[in-house]
Amino acid sequence: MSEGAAPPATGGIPEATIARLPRYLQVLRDLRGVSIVSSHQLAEAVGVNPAQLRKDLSYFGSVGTRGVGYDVGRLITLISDHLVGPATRPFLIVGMGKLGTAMAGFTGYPERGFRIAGLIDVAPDRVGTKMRVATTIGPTSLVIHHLDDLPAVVAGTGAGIALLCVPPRAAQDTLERLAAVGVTNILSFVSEGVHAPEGVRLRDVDLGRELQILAYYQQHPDTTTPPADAAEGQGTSTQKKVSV
Amino acid sequence: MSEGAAPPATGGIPEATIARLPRYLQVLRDLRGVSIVSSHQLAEAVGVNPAQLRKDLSYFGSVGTRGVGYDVGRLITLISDHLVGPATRPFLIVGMGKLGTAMAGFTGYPERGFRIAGLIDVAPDRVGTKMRVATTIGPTSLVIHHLDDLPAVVAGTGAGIALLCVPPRAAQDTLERLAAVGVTNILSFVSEGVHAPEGVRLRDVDLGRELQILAYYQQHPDTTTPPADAAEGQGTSTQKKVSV
DNA sequence: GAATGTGAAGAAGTTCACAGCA
DNA sequence: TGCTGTGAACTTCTTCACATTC
Repeated sequence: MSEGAAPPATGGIPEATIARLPRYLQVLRDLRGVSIVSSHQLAEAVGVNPAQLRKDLSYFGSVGTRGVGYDVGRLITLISDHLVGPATRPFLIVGMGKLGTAMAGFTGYPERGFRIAGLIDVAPDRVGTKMRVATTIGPTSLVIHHLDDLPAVVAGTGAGIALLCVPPRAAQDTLERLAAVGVTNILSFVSEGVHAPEGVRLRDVDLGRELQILAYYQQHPDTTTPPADAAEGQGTSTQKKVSV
Repeated sequence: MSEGAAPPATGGIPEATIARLPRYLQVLRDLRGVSIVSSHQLAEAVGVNPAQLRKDLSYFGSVGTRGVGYDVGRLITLISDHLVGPATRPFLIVGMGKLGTAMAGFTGYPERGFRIAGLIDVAPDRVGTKMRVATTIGPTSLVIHHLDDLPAVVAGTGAGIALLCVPPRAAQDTLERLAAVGVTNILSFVSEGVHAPEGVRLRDVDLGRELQILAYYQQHPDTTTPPADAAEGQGTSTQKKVSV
């Protein structure tokens, strides 16, 4: 907001920049072996303008070396710390149907700074079952817990994030139960009208939405078709507008 | 670039508007029973500013009635036609592992204007297998075809869109084979560095990226936390910048 | 009276272009 | 010389405010 000088370091990073940081991080990780990159090289690999990249990084302060470039390792630490923090962050997967199971099978969490801390379901034939998941130190087995045990699971793991993979009709209720025990950061794959309780930060990924956007550009190929990528959502949000 | 005036009606719908249309459509569909809505009601349900909504809809021309509101049914048709077209759009699912299977199990496609036209894999124990999927007229069985049969499958179905659900190492090759037979609109769930061949429109959904953005706002709760939603990507794109 | 459609103001984000430092 | 860091221009998106129409 207009107030004064450039956002120095902490706090004032623009939303658009935040949304790009994960991509920078990913490309940087693929750069293992290289120790210094220039903004041009990195920007090229990510697919953004070099000036954009430099401006984005400048919100962290003066992190590069003029005439040289950026230290890859340092950037990784810097961005990673700002996004997820220095430690691995625990999260839950709620709803162990096909989608939840697929999510549990993803092996990229440790590298991204996350770890599956608990699997939750309500179906009697699933609860109690074990499932192999990837961790920093290799595969482990996790038991599927009942939704009723949520308080204990959260208390035991400190998870504040959950992937919501339940069927649409169970979504709202599950969301509220999660919120009640302090799991207030939700990545939902339930596309239907879910409303975030007060205090909950809900991001949602909707397959149908993605397909529709893709279809639009398929239909209208001329229209300055932009380098569009993954969804841009807005969804039901917690943050109230500060009046009008 | 830069050429000229305001986008009049046809063709020139801003990118930001396109990204919101699927959400409007979804809320409108949930409104079954209501026949007229005002911009305030609709905007409230979607979580945007009423003026925003009116401006977005105005790109279609004068589609509401002053003093009254918008006709729900008409809006649904209008938006739906602009996004996916009047007919149901066929697409493929490539890679029938856990994720691909979960995608095949999603029942929301018909309602969103899509239909699964083919399932593809390479594993001998999967190819030939049948799988039940939802269609407009109820569940059907589809056989999983081999990637080598792609030309025939595409020729037979007319699919121009694919969900890419293969393991990372197979991604680039699969992408190129899809491109070669004219499937140039790809929604990828493979997060690792995939480069879109010339002419391919690649959107990608990355779980790790979503989690990292969520984690950021978890860590920095003050920072004007915005009503952020689903991913905003940019990824490897086809569209070349018109020089520099 | 009520709600749309829209020009114009304002905010946010992107890109340029160059000063400054290694 | 080379590449970062950044003010300033520019573009895009959002919101306001009001004339217009039902």
